[in-house]
Amino acid sequence: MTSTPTAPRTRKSPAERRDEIERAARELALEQGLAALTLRAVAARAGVVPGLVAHYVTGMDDLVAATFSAIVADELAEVHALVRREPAVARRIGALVDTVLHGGRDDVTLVWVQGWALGPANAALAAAVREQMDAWHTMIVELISDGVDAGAFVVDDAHAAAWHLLAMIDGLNAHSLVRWHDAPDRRDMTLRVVAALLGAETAAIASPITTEETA
Amino acid sequence: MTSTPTAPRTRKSPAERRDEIERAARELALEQGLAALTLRAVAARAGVVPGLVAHYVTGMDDLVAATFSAIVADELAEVHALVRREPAVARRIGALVDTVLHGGRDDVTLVWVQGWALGPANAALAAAVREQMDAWHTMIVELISDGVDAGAFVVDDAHAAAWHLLAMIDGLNAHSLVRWHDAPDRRDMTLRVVAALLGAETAAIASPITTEETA
DNA sequence: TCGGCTATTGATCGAATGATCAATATGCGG
DNA sequence: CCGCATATTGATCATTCGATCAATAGCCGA
Repeated sequence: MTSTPTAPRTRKSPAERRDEIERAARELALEQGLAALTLRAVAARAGVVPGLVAHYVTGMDDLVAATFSAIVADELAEVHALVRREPAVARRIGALVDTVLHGGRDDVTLVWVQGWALGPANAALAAAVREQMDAWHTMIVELISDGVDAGAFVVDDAHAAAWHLLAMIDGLNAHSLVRWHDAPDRRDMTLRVVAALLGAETAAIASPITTEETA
Repeated sequence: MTSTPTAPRTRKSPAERRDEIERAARELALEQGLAALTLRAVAARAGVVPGLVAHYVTGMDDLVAATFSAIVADELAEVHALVRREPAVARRIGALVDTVLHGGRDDVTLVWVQGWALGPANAALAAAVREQMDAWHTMIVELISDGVDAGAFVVDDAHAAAWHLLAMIDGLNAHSLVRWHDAPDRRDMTLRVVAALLGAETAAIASPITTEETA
């Protein structure tokens, strides 16, 4: 019955400790969802006493909201960078679709879905969700505008089209969270639909590399 | 400090009482979401002591799952009936889109989103979610197949197309839960995209009645 | 009319949550 | 090397949750 060798209390700079706590919260949310962000769970993850977490945070609601923002903002930056690697402006939309379909981002998707679900009970989180949705929307509008400028897309209202595309992405992601990524030809179909949304040819928005065909 | 006039204990048939409890749960879930389905909250709503609810239920997880199923199955039946009122088979898809876009079903949408979000922590709920998604999928497959048979749609894989359409619907709904239904021309755009998905003319899948144009 | 079956109550348990605070000890500045 | 500002601890509170159970009382049948 050796008591858990109490780690000697270490004193760190507030900034550093705050960082550790925020990182612990982020990891925990990615592994188990936003609902797992408990005062005690975060503390344990950070190797610290619950009271200390409370000391560094306005309230758990705020920590949840901040963690949501951090995770989702990271995702957006990552996707943004990935998409920009495609030199042909019009095909960046296709790259976006590919990333979303094969991204293996179920952890982030769970965070999104929980953000929507917990919003009504957490005003700060709700605001964060709207903010991040706006950020995604802004990126997609940019992608679409570039395509229009390049003469590849014909879009009346890029604003509205971007919302529609984002809704499609979110819906597909939410489904892949529940259903085992079944449909083998989601890519082709999605590309065709997106092309229609943007008034473009399917071949114009994506590289012709077809998904691996399972015989 | 008059004690709340304790209502005289009334004894009802198990079936009736069970009904009341299930109805209370359903109402509560529609008003405040699945997360509000507390032993005590449901009991209060049903005008009954918490212990009684526990007596009639295997566990709260099961009640949550059952309530989810009841609400969503009702929604499906309602939408199904609504869609069937459109005599032209091909245009039933358009009717579906209209219902989803103007349905005012945010309460049910919240239940859906919470179903996805709570699934990882509630196996029974997760199973119910998959079951109801399958039910929706089945209905949409039927709609698509009818259109194909009528020669209005050209679809390789109705199965996959149905999943895609459902994902789109869910995404649009989830968004309308968070964002104030802004886009005025969502209908036209959605119809165009769905037409592309089904290999049909936009005019073929929906009655030409355009949504009210806000000058 | 009345007894008994059982629906219903009220009280209570144990676990988990967010939050607060006095006491402690750590590491930096002088 | 030492003293002090404060980061950190440990203990504790008030809530809320799901769940259990003996005791009570309503209603149906005899």
